[in-house]
Amino acid sequence: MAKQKGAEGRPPGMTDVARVAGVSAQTVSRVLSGHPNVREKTRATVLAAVEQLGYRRNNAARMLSSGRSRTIGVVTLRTTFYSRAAVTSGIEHAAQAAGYTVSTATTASLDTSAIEAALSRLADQGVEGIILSVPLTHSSPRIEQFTRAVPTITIDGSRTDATEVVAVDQALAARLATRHLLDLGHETVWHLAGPEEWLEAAARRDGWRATLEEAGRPVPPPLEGDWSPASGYRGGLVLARIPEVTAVFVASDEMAFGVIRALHEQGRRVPEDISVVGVDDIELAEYCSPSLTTVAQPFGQMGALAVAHLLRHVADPGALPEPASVEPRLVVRASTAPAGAPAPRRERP
Amino acid sequence: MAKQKGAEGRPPGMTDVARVAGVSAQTVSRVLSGHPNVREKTRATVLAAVEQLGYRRNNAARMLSSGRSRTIGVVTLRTTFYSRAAVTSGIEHAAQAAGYTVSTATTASLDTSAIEAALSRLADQGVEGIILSVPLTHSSPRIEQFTRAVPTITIDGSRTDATEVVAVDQALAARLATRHLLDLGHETVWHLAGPEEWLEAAARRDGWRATLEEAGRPVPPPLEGDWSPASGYRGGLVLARIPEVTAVFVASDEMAFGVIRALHEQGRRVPEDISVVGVDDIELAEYCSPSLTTVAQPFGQMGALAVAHLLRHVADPGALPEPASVEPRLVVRASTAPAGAPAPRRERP
DNA sequence: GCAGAGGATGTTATCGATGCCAACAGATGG
DNA sequence: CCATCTGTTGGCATCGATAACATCCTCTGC
Repeated sequence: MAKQKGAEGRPPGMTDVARVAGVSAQTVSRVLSGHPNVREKTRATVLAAVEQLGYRRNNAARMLSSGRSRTIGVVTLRTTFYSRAAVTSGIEHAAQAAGYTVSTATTASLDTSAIEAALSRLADQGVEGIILSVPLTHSSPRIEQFTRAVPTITIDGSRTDATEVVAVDQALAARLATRHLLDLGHETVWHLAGPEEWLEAAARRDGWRATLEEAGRPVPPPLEGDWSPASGYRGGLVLARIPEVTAVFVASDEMAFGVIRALHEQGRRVPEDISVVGVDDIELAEYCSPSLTTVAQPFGQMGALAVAHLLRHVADPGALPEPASVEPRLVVRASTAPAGAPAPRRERP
Repeated sequence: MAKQKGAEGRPPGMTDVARVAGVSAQTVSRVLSGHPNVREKTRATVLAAVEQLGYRRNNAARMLSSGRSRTIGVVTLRTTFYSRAAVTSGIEHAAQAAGYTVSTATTASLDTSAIEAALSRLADQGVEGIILSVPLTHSSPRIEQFTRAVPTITIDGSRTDATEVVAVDQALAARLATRHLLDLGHETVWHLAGPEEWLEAAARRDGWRATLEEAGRPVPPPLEGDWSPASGYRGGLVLARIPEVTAVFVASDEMAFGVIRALHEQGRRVPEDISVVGVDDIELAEYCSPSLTTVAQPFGQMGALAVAHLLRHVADPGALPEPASVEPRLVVRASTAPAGAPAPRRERP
């Protein structure tokens, strides 16, 4: 047993409350669970006793006895990306509102084994549902085993047999960005993509390519970054050296900052010489020079939606997984301009 | 009882493993807890049975029985600031490495009552320790009650009787920034502070003021923002209108981006006309134009340190709280320049 | 060869709350 | 006035694992 029985410091239990209130422990349980069949007066007495003793129900015991943990687990990659923070915030908010606790398991890499380990940790916690907020290109038997045992929602757009998906329509995001640039009169649009193993990166690249093809434009070879500003910078240096580049669709705002920086350094002006569009609409997008045209993603909403779907699925495991998606939105700022626009003099001569 | 007893779908229990292995449940427990006094052969038999049945220990039961949850709780503000993400990452990493699970309780505001609610949720979870990663200017009896009951580490630099503190030396951060600007020959340094209720904001302001006073320089009235780039922008508009401003110390990189943006728009060049220093060293600091001189904060290290201290405190509740602090580091980039430097022509005339 | 130390294992009581069922009270109705 | 029903409440077993204690067994050392 955990604590010495006689010790006075031991926190009060339900029986203690029952004794003080002059009822049985069972009745205390009923009051605390909001069971309807309890006389009003009894309820008041019990609540008074609870208050007096500063009693709190022991979660471990409830969980053991009832089999419910009221906890959902979240698997994320251990990064400081804006998107991760925003999605997580949304999840936490929605979960708390629904009376659920959030337990986090982060992984340092996207290795199948790392994800398995994270899932394993959550399974040990007895979570009722899992939100898998990492790209999952290669599933594995062990992963499937977990997702079959515990209701799971995937956020990145990947999917498994036993998994429901909530995702932003990334192809649409790419389409909006590319379309915008073409509409400005650019002959074609170059692309700095995210890492291949991220499904959202792949979806954006596909959307970009499809838009160009539909418009009958040449499709330049896409570059690839790793989401970091540094990789954007490297990509920017490459792009700066290609004279015919006049428009770039960058797969994330953070990389876009790096691209713009590199272009600046190489003497290519944004947006006069080259237009740049990002994705995410991070808070800083509006406050850099030039402010960044980008495709806003409803991260918070996505987190909330994931939780809503997950809890519905938890409540009714038989329900058919029904994919949901939320729409991105183009935010036009100052990093894009019509093709071949006369270069305005911005600084003092 | 939670699950129907006879059902075959019920996950295997320790007794099931014991039966298969031909030992008692207690022995299984000992094997799984790494108890030394178990014959090697028995251990192997048990592990084989565990493997065969796909057995996992029930955390709720362990917790109830042993009184330990191996979970720590983190209270944070629900924001998407870089600092929050970075600290949280550090905490999660360290906690996982130590075999602990992290349970998150976020609050939307800094109200005492909101924080109390968050703590209450964590207490219900039975966490063994709490990391309070929100500024806590006004404590409250209820808060003190929680922090007395559960080992708690505060990260923001605030402190309570029963609370240990891990913090970056913010006064030093401010000193480094201010000193740097003075060393560049600036007559004095203006300051855009963070919200007053954040202790780190207050510490930075104090450090800035002290440095100026020690140097015998005039202390301009500090402006105040809310950490957002937008508030930085507003502050920047004000500063741009004051001719004698040549150096500004901004309390966060995110605000600094806004400040620089505003100065640009008003035709004040950075760093030729005005030097700007931020705090945090967010990833983007290096990739904007001009790249931002800033004071780097070891966020990840801080999270890890907090966990280390917390676990030490959990292991030995009698140990005296011993404040720890980690040092910030100045990172000089391109947003600062000597005072009165001849303005170089950067753009084509 | 035997006593004693100590390692290996089993037994039992519990941790704190909940589910099911029985008991009991007051209300309704014939 | 008794039978039935609905609303309240208590009793008991139980969830799955661990702590403490009790055993049993196996080596030493004399």
